[in-house]
Amino acid sequence: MSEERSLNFLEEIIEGDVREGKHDGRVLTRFPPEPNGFLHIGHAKSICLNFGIAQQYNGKTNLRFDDTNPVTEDTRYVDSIKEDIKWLGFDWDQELYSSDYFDQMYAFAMQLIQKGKAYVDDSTAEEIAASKGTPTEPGIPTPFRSRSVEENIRLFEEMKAGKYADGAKVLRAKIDLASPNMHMRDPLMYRIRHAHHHRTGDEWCIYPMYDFAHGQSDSIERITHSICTLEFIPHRPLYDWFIDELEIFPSKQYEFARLNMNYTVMSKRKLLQLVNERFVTGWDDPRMPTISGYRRRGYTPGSIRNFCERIGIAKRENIIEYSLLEFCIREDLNKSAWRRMAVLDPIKLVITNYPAGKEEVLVGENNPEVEGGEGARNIPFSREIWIEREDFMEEPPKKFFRLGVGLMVRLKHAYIVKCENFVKDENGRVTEVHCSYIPESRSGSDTSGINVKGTIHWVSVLHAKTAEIRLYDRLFQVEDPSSEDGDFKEYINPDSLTIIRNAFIEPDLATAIPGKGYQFIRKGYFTLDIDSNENSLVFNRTVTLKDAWAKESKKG
RNA sequence: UGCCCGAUAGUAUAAUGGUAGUACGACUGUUUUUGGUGCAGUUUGUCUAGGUUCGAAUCCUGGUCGGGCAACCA
Repeated sequence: MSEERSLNFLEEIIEGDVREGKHDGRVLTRFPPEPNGFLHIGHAKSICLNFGIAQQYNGKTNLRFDDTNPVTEDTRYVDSIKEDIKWLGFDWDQELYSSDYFDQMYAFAMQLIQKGKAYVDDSTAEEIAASKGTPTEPGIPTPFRSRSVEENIRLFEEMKAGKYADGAKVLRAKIDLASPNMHMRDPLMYRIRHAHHHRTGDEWCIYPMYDFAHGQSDSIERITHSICTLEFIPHRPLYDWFIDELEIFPSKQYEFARLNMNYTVMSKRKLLQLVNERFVTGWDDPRMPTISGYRRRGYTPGSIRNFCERIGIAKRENIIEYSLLEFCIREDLNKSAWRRMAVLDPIKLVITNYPAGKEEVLVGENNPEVEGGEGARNIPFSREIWIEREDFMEEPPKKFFRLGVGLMVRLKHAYIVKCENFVKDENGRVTEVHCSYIPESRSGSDTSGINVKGTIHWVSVLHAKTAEIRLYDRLFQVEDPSSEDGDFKEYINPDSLTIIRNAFIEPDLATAIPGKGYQFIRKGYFTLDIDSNENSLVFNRTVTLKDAWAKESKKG
């Protein structure tokens, strides 16, 4: 373990705290999602950070659902969040809910009222907003700011008891209406919401706001390092204020820059729109930047953890290039995916000198990246095979190492063939390619002495199975849809999904294993989709292979 | 025009007053029964103007640029 890895700024802080014996060297972080949507790759960054950094310093991490807004939250989301975290490979110490602390928070609020540090305000939302002033002008007190402690206690009790309608009253902290930090201008602590909560049911009709719930939950759990994203920086003085006034365990908040990635959007609000307005089939659509979307698409947990490791942690705003994520999944799948052959856009190749009716069984290793190949599978071969249409050209350009009249290629795991001729239909479309094969060139026992530049994949016509193949491309046409003019949805890529109904696959793929990655040789990495059943197979393309020829041929 | 945060190759991220490095991308070459992989190499950078110092990406001051903050959301 001589590997020298430089520390990010949070690791430096925590390492410093541990070294100085702060909290007796104890490290406890938390991952605090609101259960109002599915987790996305940005959450994965936070998960890897919170769980990873705790592991590094022999600490633990709580999973805490920040469920203080009953109208947006649902147990359905709770379940998906837990599944996603487990799938990523992390275990939480305790599964907790902010709503578990509603009694305690209520008591905290009462404490502040008794100290004269909180008051019930009957103003409307608009009145409160107006009275807060602007960043350059101080706010002015509402008439309710000077209520007595006794009256505040009575009113807050009545709020809890359900005596008032939604919006009739709020509880506010009494801090500083002239603060240059807008968050300190008497922020709301509680609002009235006669709504059913997914855990507490109808027990409560007042709910704490984020600012009054989060830090208090951290403190109750004795969280040592409460890590959140940059936009909460202005909240930190308030976070500290509540803890100071309540004289409770001093959790500390630290902030890092959230993940942004090009050609996608990363806000739950926008992702929810894509789902609700049917631009995608659901939260787990393989085009979505959600963890469940990547899982369905064929990404592995390791590739996502590795990605999160590589992007680093800092406070600078960033937009990560999608190509880095692609690199991470290719790196992983190259080592683990089993090789198979599938023809997506078929054209028939007839081997004119191969006896009709003859069949051979060829052998192909599963994984050339591993010694021994992780075993092998049988591949039937016969006189007629499917090849990729793009692997034949009537008038091949220079450096085209595939088929054209007079050109030779190797059929992967099989023989070298030479193109003799081709057949066109009345529309001029090529329908068949005719080749002769070289019997002594069989893979593994090639005595022909011929070297060819190209090797192509194929599937025996007689033995081919069919499958639906879904090809995914980036969801948006522009790098940063949110920063463009107009609605971000105007920039959705109309070709983000291409469905191939009847691709030909080699017979072994009929028993493809769900969750396993396969490399369709020369075409990319694929995985079985959950839409598959006994009668029909559906594969998702996880990512293409790098394609040097595509670049070369573009040059003209 | 208030307060806060930030600024290092195309994109990220190191260098903690002492040689500006790494990864991805791009581009070359090489290997290859995948135009994949592997291997070797090339390319491009400290926002700006001052100051402190023997020495500044790093510390200080001013500016510029980017982002956040005035939800009964989190």
